[in-house]
Amino acid sequence: MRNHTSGLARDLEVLEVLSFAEAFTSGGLGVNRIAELTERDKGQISRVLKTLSSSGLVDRDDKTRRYSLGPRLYSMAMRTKEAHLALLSEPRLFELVAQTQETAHLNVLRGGRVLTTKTVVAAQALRRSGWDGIVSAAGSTASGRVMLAGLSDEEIVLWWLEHAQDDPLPALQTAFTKPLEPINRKVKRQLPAKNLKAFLKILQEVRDLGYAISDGEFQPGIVDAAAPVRDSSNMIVAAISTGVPKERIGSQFDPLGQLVSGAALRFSTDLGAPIIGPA
Amino acid sequence: MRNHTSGLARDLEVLEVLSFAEAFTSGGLGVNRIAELTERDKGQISRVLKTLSSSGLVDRDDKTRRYSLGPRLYSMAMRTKEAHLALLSEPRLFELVAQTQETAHLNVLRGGRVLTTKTVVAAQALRRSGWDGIVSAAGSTASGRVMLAGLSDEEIVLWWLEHAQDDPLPALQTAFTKPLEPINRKVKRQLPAKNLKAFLKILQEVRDLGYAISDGEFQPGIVDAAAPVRDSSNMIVAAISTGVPKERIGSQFDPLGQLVSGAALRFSTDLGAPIIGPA
DNA sequence: AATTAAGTTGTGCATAGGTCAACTTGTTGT
DNA sequence: ACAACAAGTTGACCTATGCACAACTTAATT
Repeated sequence: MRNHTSGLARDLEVLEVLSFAEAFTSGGLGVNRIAELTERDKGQISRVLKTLSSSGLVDRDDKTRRYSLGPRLYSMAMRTKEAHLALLSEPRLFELVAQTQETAHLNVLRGGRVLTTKTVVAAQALRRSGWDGIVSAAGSTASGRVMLAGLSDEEIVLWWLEHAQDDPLPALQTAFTKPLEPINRKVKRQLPAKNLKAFLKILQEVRDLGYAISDGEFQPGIVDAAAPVRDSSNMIVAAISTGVPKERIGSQFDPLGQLVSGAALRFSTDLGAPIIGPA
Repeated sequence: MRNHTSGLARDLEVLEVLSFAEAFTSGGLGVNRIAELTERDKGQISRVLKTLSSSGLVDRDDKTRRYSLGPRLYSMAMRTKEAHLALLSEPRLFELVAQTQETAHLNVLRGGRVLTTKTVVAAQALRRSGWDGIVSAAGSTASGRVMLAGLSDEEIVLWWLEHAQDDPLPALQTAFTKPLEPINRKVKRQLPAKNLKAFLKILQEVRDLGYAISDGEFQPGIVDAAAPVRDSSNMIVAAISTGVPKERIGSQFDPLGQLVSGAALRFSTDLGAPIIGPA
């Protein structure tokens, strides 16, 4: 059998490139640059961009002739499950922020990665642009572990086989080089666990606790706590997490874990989860 | 010249279909249904969906074999200009909601349409799922008019020629029939204005006022007020709007207009707009 | 104004995708 | 439980589509 949709796959790389570019450049990219990054002919890229922008998925600045991600993307994204959850989570995240005075997140597990869908920053924190839309390796974050802990051991084994070897972050970033390199390297060092057995043991501990703690794993000096969010069918659909500077809580993890668990539990009941507590 | 990217364009229709489906169905669509809606071969659709889901743009439920919009879409969308603006606007929208006790929106103008990027619902209002990501015909909303009023008359003429005949909403929706039909028809009745001259006159009034009012045009019984948001180069990049039930304010539009203008002005200075006021 | 770079359009040729059908897997009803 | 049917995936032939390369057009820089 031949490929049959490699054309589409190639064209979608254009979106990938623009997605990364958005983080490191401003004003978008030109046809030539995109052609370089995707290793394709500039003529063809010109045409591809024309169709993509006529569909609104990319935005063309007629003055500078540069392209960036388009508004249609936004309007589609707001219809995804992720967006729906993010919207509903707002009040509970605000509550949590009020309690901890720290920034709180809603995360979902997608494949081998954790996607942050909603961030509520603490008032005191200098207004930073948030982590929304950022992906991280699942095994090395508290959120990832707490969501995986909700699966049965057999499912975890399947997950491990499929995703443990995933790149922590997509590779394309190297093209945008220096500004990102250090972050990338940092994440790469943090493998979920040496091996499957150790990983299962860690997840069992998480199950017993009801929340997961990550001591400086994701950002150095920051302790993350995460608890699972369940929907009406009692499936884990997301995790609420919050990060606190190490010096503020020392090794007193439990109070933080309880706060996060409480927020996650309230949000779960919002979603209609059975109130029996962790299954 | 031949087409050269009609394949891509056709494949993107799959995303369009899923985007609409998201609003009217739950659990996504199957291969056959998508093939019907796009009038393509089911085999081909099967393959297209495989590539789309391997890129994360669509999500496949392995149990039901149904497809819906995927998480990658969300993570890309959070990097768009629209998302950035939406994030920054939050505090100002909250302020406005506190003042009016009504739901407030941030909207941007994209082509002939207005896209709602951020909604903050009033606490008293029963928690509804918001309008984020919804598009509307630009000429018939207060937000659309206030953003167009920021253009020069020549630019408005160009806009009119290009977009006045746009369908108020994309056509695909007919496939999802009944639940949507009435809304669609309602919007269609509301043409921006009979002709260009009348439209220019309306926009001149908006300029003089500094804000735009829409009396029941968008939703019957709701008065919308909108004011322009400018960025550091003094360009209009968005509009803040709020809708109030007619019976609450009668025809006393001005206080509402002033509140919305105030919020928009504060947000504009957040963005670094010159403080000279409307240009 | 001249030079160079960036973007768009044209065309022959090979390949990716359309068509149609066989096959596989899942669902429903008796 | 099995048959009957529907939904989804894979296969193969053939042509329309997109690629490569180049000519051309438009914008930026000196």
